[in-house]
Amino acid sequence: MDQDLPLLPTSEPEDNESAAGRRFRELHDEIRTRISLLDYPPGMRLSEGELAEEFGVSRTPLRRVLFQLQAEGLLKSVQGVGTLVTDIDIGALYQVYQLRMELSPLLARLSPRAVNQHDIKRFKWLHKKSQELTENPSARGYSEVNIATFHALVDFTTNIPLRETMERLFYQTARIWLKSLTDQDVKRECKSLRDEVRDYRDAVCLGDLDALAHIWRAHTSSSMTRIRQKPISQEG
Amino acid sequence: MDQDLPLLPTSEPEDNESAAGRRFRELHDEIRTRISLLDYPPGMRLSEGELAEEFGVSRTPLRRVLFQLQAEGLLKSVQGVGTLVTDIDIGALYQVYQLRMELSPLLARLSPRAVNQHDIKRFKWLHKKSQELTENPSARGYSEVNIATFHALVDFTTNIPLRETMERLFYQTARIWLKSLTDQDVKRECKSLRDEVRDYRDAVCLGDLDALAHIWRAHTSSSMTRIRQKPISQEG
DNA sequence: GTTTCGCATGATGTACACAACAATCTACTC
DNA sequence: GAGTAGATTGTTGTGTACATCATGCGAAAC
Repeated sequence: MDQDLPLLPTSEPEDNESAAGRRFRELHDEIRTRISLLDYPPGMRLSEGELAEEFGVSRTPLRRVLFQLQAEGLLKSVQGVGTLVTDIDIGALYQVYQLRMELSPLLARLSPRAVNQHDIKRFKWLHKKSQELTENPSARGYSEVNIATFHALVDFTTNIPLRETMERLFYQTARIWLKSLTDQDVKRECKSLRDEVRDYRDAVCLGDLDALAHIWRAHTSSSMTRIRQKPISQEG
Repeated sequence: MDQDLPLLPTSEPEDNESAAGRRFRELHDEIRTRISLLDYPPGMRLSEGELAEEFGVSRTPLRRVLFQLQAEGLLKSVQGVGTLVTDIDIGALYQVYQLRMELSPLLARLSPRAVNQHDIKRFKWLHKKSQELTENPSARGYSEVNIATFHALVDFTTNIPLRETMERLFYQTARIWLKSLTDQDVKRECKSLRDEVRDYRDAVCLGDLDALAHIWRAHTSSSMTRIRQKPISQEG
């Protein structure tokens, strides 16, 4: 059953996607994942040349990817210095979370689709993964399940602008969460994520999207409160 | 008084903006304006080489601008063909409008700032412009006042992600409105815009941001209804 | 006359060389 | 020994030549 579902979903391909377009999307998703999983932590300096060599392309197409990630707020290029993974200050983080909390309930109101058997399987699988995570906690595993759960949630709306907006905002905040947690914190957060996914699973099994959306909102609010109470280190 | 206020505001510069960053922003805003005012109507084919020559740069920095506009949904590059100004189908238009209607009320709820004398002057000026427009209606003049009014509205929230999201969605739909209107339609729409701006002005003068936001929502809803009733030509 | 193949043309996509710039190390001066 | 100017190194930004692709025209075959 594990092999049936991809852990980290990526952007959806267009219908008539060119070879260049597909390569762009794959590189974009790959680097975004590395940033989100803290393989590239905030403050890390990337080199266009090294990345281009690793992926077997020249700097030109790679730079397009880095520009996109810069527009999404994940990178910042400085001439003569390098391409830096961005940090985020507490004020901006708060603003993003506020907006995410307002968008969550729209999941059930803007062009929602019906819950089907595949969704139930998907959330049961996510719950299983989060359960395994509590038995073997890790920051990386937490991020993987967290990201996969997010994609499973936004998949319920067919409103494309809403999905794209939520995705953009999610990736701006997803990685900040982890960087200053102790092992004890990670263990606690993994249990919290397990309970959160369990709530989602129960709502999905009932087919109640409105409940699902508001549970999501509640957990988003809870995350924001916990982050605000914890000091954020401002350097990477 | 006319010279005090710029008609078409652009993106805000960063604090430490490099020369390349400023050039990128200026080119982006310029081309986006041309698309919004239908100087580049949907379906028009642009040439990177010609644009680069016009702006006095090489294709390389210009392509970065075009990629950004492509990510915003305003352009689409096809190898061997050219860079095409996108159209939008009625379904996508409806989805964007639905989301915009949900976001409007957030203007008064997410980090709003107080109304000051400058705002009142600004909206009185916009009302004057829209009044003049009814006496000499034009599709281009309508767009200019419409865009300027939008920027005056989103200026009331200090929540940056909200502003950026609203701006992105606005420019995806702003140009569609005009392309299939007769002279009679344009005349009617200019009067409608004048009444709309008058409502905004009155709310601003009262300092009532919540009323302003919901009036905005009502007018957005009205626009969507009128668009849905009118068939959209699907070719440029 | 019709169809089809091939070439010319012009577009975007890619690679690479160089310019502009910042940080660091080094050698020289005081 | 401390400080400063200059060289060096490595980075991103820009320009340009070429590759790749789609389109349209035209000539040749039927």
